[in-house]
Amino acid sequence: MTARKENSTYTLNEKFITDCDLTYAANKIGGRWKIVILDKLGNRKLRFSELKKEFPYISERMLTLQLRALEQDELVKRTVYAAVPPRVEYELTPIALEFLPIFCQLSAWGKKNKALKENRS
Amino acid sequence: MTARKENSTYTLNEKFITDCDLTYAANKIGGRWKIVILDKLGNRKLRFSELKKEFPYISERMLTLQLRALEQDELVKRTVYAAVPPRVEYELTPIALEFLPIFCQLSAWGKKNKALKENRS
DNA sequence: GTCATTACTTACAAATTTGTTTGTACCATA
DNA sequence: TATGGTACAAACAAATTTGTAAGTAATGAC
Repeated sequence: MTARKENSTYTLNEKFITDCDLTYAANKIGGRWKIVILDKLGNRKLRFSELKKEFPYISERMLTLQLRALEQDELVKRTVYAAVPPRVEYELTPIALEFLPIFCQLSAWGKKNKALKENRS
Repeated sequence: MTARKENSTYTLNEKFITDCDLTYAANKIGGRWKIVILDKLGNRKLRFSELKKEFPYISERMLTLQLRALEQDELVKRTVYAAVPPRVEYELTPIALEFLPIFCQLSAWGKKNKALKENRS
């Protein structure tokens, strides 16, 4: 996400991992914010400031970085309206939409297993 | 995974994020290695050294750390056999098994979208 | 007694990710 | 003319993740 790397074990491992379809996909939604951003954007367009409001403590920098990365990966589409106060809207691309059912299942898993843990404590 | 944190924005964000079922689940399989380890373990028990062989450049330290974390989260079960050269086997727990169909879908997404990208370049 | 094997652990270092702060460009309105 | 809102960018700093190198314990083979 930042930029320069080399030919270290770190990079070799990264290559190995993104060769695999499973981890290739996992990497697209990895990191702290991407998956929640995609989820929020699930059914509607949102402006930068609207997205920011969804996450109380996210820094603008983080939000920008994540959105840029998602745009790069063609998971979100960014539309700029040349309006008086700037207005930018973000929405999911078709390939990102295909993630939504997977998110549902993940979410269901999370719900179920969080409940399990709580019942034991 | 290391240990000490505080009450920083970093931590607040983390709490916010693990409150959500979706990201709670995502965090269980986050990081570079967890998802591949779970996938490898999908249908069979594997010893430490067998797992290591699956990932050419993983360090023993990383493998241990990931396995410990997965054990902590009750996604893998660790069995030690008191044998002459130590023998330890890892296998998925029932709740981890429920991840496997999700992995399939992620993998399918990855395959499809990797192909899409390649056809354009 | 020395070596090899397995599954680690420890101390250390490098790389990456995440967050903080400050600042910018653009008009419109008071 | 000063101020305010939006969507960022840049420089810097903190936190976490990942990797390197070396060592440990038990035991049987040589």
